[in-house]
Amino acid sequence: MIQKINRLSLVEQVAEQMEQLIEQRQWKVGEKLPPEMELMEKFGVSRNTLREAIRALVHAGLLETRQGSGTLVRSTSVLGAALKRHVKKSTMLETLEVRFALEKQAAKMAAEHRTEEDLTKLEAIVSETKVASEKKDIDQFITSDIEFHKAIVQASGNQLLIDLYEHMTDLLYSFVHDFLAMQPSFQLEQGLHLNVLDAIQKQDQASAAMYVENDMEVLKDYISKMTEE
Amino acid sequence: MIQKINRLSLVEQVAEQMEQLIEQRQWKVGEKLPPEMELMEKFGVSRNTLREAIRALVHAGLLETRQGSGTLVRSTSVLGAALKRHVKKSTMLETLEVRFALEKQAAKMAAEHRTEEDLTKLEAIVSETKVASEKKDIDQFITSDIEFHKAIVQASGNQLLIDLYEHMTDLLYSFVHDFLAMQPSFQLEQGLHLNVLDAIQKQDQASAAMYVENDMEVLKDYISKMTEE
DNA sequence: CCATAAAAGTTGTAGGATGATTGGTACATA
DNA sequence: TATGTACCAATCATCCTACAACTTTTATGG
Repeated sequence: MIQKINRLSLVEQVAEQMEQLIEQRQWKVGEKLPPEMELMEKFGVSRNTLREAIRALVHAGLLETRQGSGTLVRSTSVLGAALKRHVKKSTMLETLEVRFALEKQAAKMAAEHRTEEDLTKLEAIVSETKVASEKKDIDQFITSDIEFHKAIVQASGNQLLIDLYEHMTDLLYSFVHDFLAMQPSFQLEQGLHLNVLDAIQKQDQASAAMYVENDMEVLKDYISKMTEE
Repeated sequence: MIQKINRLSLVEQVAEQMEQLIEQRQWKVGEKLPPEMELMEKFGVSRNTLREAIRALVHAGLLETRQGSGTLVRSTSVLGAALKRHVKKSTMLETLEVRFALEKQAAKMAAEHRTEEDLTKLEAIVSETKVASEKKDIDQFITSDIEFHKAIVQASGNQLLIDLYEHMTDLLYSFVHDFLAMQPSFQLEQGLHLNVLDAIQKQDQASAAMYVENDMEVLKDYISKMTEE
């Protein structure tokens, strides 16, 4: 078997290392990187080489440079940035449809594969949501709600699915926030949570998928009502 | 109205122009770009600036540089390249699961929204597949089969869904090719096609989704059999 | 204390020099 | 002819220095 020779350029080597530092959270989002001079010495490359690596990550959406100020971490994922640019051209509805397709599949798989750990986490989030609901703490309620959906997807065990879903959710965050804040009552949402959790506990794939689908219909109606006005 | 000054860096301006040239196919995939010297003059920037722009697109997967030879266009889509790197870390099964989640949603939406044009196209592909099957032209059969699946997704009308699906399909191309080539008989596949097409014609969303799901099960079984060996 | 100016720190852009790799050409040899 | 070698030209890779532009911090004068 002939293997292709892998001769990585210095720029690519530096970029790769920086990507890892970001992914491993050693360079945290929002944090400033050391100045170019320092990085040059640390990586042992010239300014040009270093700058080309930085520029590559800037273009990919991981970093952001500010002339005169510095370079900071903007995102931890290339896929997220690529999706973001793509999603900008799409409508909210299109994005939601894809997100729900992913969540529905995830719910089915979660019902099949969920571990005790997954269940514990889901239950914790549900009770958290309940508390927030009783306290009328809207922000906390919304945060918990989003966490619940993410937890379902995480229970699917499919990492690609998880990544895509989380990135799309992040992109839709402000929209979902507004939607939930506008809900007249929290009861509906809580009902959904209990139903889905129940189906996942019982490993009932069909029901899990169905409840998620019902949720989608509610959102779709909301959107069409909103666009009519 | 005061407008925020858009001070895009030279590098970003050059990168953006090059992306457009690629997207508009003025620079075609596989083609070599003019050498750096020439591009410097055309864009009116220094070598460093030009190289940073090129490097950004190289990292994004759109270009490829070969020392001593030149720079050539490698892909037309950022999303495709980002997915590709991500998918490398995922298993085939994970990728297929996501792809099917998208296709299932697409089938439902296609059943709802399909136009006469969509139906005509689907029918044409089905008969194309039939001819290939009778002629025992495996390559043509596989091509048609993939076209059929893509056409279903296209009939959904959701551009984000279409893009994601097509990129994932491209990534899985060799796998799908091998799978189909290994199928003992073509009848099964053709049955699926007719069933799905029928459901979409009748605008029966549930059936359309169901038939797609059946297809997924067949593939899953094949994979688990393959991984056991 | 505050406003302003100066200074220092940092990224942006330019231009030049050298090294490394590739592709092609000419030529000698068997 | 076929093959291998040496050489040359084109091209990208890397490094270096210098200066411009912008931001942040510090110093200064009232």
